[in-house]
Amino acid sequence: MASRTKHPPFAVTVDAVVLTIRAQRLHALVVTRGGEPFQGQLALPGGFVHVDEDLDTAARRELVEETGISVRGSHIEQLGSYGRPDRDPRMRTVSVAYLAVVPDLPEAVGGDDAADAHWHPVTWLLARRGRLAFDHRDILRDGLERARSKLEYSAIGTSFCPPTFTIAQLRQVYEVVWGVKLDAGNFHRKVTGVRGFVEPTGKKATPEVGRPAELFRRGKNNSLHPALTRTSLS
Amino acid sequence: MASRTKHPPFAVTVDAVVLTIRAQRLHALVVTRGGEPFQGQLALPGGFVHVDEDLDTAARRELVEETGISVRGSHIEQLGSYGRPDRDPRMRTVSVAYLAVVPDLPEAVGGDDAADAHWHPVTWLLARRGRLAFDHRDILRDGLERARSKLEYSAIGTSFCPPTFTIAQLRQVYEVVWGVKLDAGNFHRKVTGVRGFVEPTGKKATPEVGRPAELFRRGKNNSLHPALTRTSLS
DNA sequence: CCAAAAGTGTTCTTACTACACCCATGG
DNA sequence: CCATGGGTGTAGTAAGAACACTTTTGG
Repeated sequence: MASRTKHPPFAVTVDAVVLTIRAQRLHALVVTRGGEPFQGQLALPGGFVHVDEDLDTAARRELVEETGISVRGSHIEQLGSYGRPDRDPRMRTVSVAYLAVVPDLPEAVGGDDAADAHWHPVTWLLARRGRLAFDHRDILRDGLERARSKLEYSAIGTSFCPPTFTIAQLRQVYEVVWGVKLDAGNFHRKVTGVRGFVEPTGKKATPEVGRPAELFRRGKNNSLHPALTRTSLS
Repeated sequence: MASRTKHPPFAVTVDAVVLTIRAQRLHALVVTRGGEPFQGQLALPGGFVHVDEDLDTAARRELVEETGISVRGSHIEQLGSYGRPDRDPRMRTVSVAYLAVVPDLPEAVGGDDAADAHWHPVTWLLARRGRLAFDHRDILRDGLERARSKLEYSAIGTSFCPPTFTIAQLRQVYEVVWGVKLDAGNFHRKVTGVRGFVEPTGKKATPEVGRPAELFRRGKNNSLHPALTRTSLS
């Protein structure tokens, strides 16, 4: 890092792509903007980083403040930074984007000063330009792609599930996020065969219909070997 | 992104992990810092982003200015952002880090105002704390890990090679970066079998000794299916 | 009994491993 | 001829795909 050049001042923000599965569809969390610019439009939850605050901390704080969602125990990771000079009409801004994955929460959305936060299907949010403020459509697209690819080789899929879950629930995560149908038998064998991916709890789910499924919790391993492949399983 | 909070001013920099292979070892590009802080210490090449400049553009510009290296045609991608509040003693700074991979250049290092830029073995640079300024050791570590994992499923390995190369050269990239020995025969079959990874040129290399190898150039595909796996090959 | 979903068995096929072996060149 | 690395053949094995089949519940 050179120190010879004078440095222009930037604003630094964090924005989060928060994904969950509701009603068999992948949803993302968005807020309605209260002020200019892009007033009234949808945007990813986020805000300015404080002076003495770490980037990760800022992402978690903004999420709680704007949407009431705490990602304690859930998955959160940095997605990338977005700094096109014209991305914010007010000033030069760089946004550090995060990806978070949470279970389907019982509508616990709407935090302290969250005017309103809503879940919307990702496909709908991405459908046309201008639906999201700033470059948030690009960020959402990248977050979706990150989640899709990380399903292959990491245990991120379990973050969509409650603390204990059935293999069928986990399979549905893969089916919804990848948009494919998977063979139930092969999927069961696969995920229970990868060491440290899921651990049996000994308990059983009590379904409306059909044989009760065994309940699992997420395992210690976050990386899957061998990976599940998006192209192969069905 | 909320606009209700006042935003503190940040400095935004770009820093680059530039990797190449020299003398059978993985090397990274570093500069010696001319000014405070960390004067005289080694650092990754980088500098402040200009007011009207895209982040990617800034990374490329700083690389040319500080080291004389142009990544035209080479691989460059964003690695992540580093913004610990105490990472720069002068002011609050966020650095957007990039990973670049270049062929072994004929010592073309040392640009306009590059006091001096040097290649050093990555293992040596990472060996102990304090060898690199700021949090550049963390960034270098992350860049190395990114390169290692991307060898598996992307064609990034060809970026270490000149425009045309033999399969043995490409194999050496994998061996050096992963720190393993690979079976020459299986590797050859594998990489020539993945569609769009490498394309034959019809020409032959003229080695000191042994049978001349066919020369290839990189193919169109940047993603490898099926992937090479770090654990399997050998 | 039937319906429905969970989970297992079985066969086919693909792709990686190990390693033997032949090929093309220089000396 | 030999040495050296380039490249292919081949047999064994691991793992995914497809799909039949059994298990366990509720009604």
